[in-house]
Amino acid sequence: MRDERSEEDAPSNFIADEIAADLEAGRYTRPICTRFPPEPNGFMHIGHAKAASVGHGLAERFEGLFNLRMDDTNPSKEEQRFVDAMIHDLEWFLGHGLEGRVFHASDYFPRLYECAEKLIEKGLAYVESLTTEEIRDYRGDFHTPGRPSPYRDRSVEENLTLFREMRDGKHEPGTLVLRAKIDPAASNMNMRDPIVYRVMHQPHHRAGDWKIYPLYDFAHPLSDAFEGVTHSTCGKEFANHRPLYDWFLEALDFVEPPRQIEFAEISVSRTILSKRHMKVLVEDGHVAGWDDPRMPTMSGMRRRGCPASAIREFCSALGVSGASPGMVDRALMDHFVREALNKTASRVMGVPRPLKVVIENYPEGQTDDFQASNLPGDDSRGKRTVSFGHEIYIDRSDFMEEPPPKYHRLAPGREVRLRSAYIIKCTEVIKDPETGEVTELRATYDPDSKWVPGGKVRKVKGTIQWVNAAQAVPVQLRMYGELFTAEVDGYDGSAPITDYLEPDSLEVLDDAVVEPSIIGTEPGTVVQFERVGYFCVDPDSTDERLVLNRTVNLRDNRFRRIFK
RNA sequence: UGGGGCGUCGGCAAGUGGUAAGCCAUCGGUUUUUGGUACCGACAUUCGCAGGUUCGAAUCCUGCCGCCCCAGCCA
Repeated sequence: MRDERSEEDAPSNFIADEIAADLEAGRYTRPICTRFPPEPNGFMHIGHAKAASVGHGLAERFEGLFNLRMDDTNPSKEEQRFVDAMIHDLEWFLGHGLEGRVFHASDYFPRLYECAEKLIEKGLAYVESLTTEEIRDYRGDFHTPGRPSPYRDRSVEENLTLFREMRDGKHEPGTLVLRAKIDPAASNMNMRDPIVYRVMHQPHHRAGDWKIYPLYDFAHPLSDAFEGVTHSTCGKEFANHRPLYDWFLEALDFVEPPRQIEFAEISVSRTILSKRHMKVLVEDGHVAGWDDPRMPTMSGMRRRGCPASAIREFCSALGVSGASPGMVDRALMDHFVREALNKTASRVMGVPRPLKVVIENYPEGQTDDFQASNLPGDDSRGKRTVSFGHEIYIDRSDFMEEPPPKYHRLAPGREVRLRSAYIIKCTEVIKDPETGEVTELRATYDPDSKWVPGGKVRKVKGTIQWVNAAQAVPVQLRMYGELFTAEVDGYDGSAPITDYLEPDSLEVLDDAVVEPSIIGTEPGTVVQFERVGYFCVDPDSTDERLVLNRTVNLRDNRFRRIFK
């Protein structure tokens, strides 16, 4: 249902226009089919999500098919665990299963091999005996046209024999390679007789013991064609590869060949989207793992409590454009996270940095129960009981000994409302005689200020949250911040990564307390600490020690503005 | 200085000859037991720059300028 609505609301984009035109022209007699083709060499992250969102959105819009295809043609970089994680994370992101539409380029190795032989038979490919250095030299550069290889005109028979020997492991890696015979002097470097197959004596995590492996430029268009893909979307960096993509499809006589259409990839400020650099963060121990809540991976964001729907909304809000890669502000992502969580997260009172308050005129041992709504405005979420007592905790930030103007929380002699309960007035400040630090407050409560829903009660300017000291549940709060300093947008690898890491990106609060209703909350659940932010119960939590990850703070611009 | 691609508000991004949508951010205000939410309002006389065509251009033409990608047996 939700999908239907977003489909109708989906803004048009230039790729959709292209597809519509192809449909109009009757270019394809098969259904529209798009795909998301990650290489399983790391974990799925925001960049992947955008790419998947584009392909998936298009398929949905045209009532077509959407494939996940592992682009696993280089066994030296890929692992099964990445494959498994990628499938799991994509399904989580999409919010539904892939229903059997999971493919692997490696499953096509036999067909791909057949195609290579066919290319040789047509005189469109040859076995190269030059070394890597020699190939590079013959290829020329931007200003120098390449020269044809001396092995370019081998006979079909010789090429076939050599290629089969490569397949059979009779040649060492680096000695022989299969090349497409296109144009050694082409202005597009990709067309200067690109390499199609390389010798690699390395087993494949899925396909077994191959001795040769195809390269992306060859495997990709053919895999698309094998699967019936009609529109193959990819990043702009592949625009130079499109002529090659089309060349292979034509050389091998595919009818109704798929089309490659490029769009702008995005990056997000103050984070990192390159798997290579993320790997450094993980391996050098700067983060706890690929699922560290600071990581922009699906698993990291999930652990931090970002709902998949928020990431989906974020991706679709980015739109699809042909403009050059842009930098998206983290604030946009945070907006969608808040928007989603605001409607779903139960409100709970939690105190990150407790300060004890003794209510002098409230008898010790006595309690007062209040019914507090779990989600104001949504009665279906029910109510919970919070009980007031002689000693409570408030957050240190909700008290100021010398309050600046417009500060309307607690201060000596001032009043605040304890949410859902009474109004209290601060009567005394107790400090550590040596450090001068405020250690405790004394206060009185106003018995007539009891909160009753819908009732007419006295108003004070500030309302703060609190926890009854007798029932306070100790928890650990992990406050995750940005991974990178504000000065950099992403990381280009030109300097040590530590130069850009935000040193205070993780703050652990061990003394935080929460009201008892938190007990029994499932890991993954996100709650809102009123006036603070959203917190997600970490999978590492135990009943003895609840661990909560901060998902995102509440919007607090007005407060920041007033107090600089 | 070869080839390919791109330039619309601080950030995304609509618009494709008829007189600059929307979202985020920002700034005001209303409501409110969260300085939250919700709601209201402000926010590009101008579309990289300069010419030209036209009654009329961000949209067409010409010339500049700027940014990105390509010389892996990576994807």
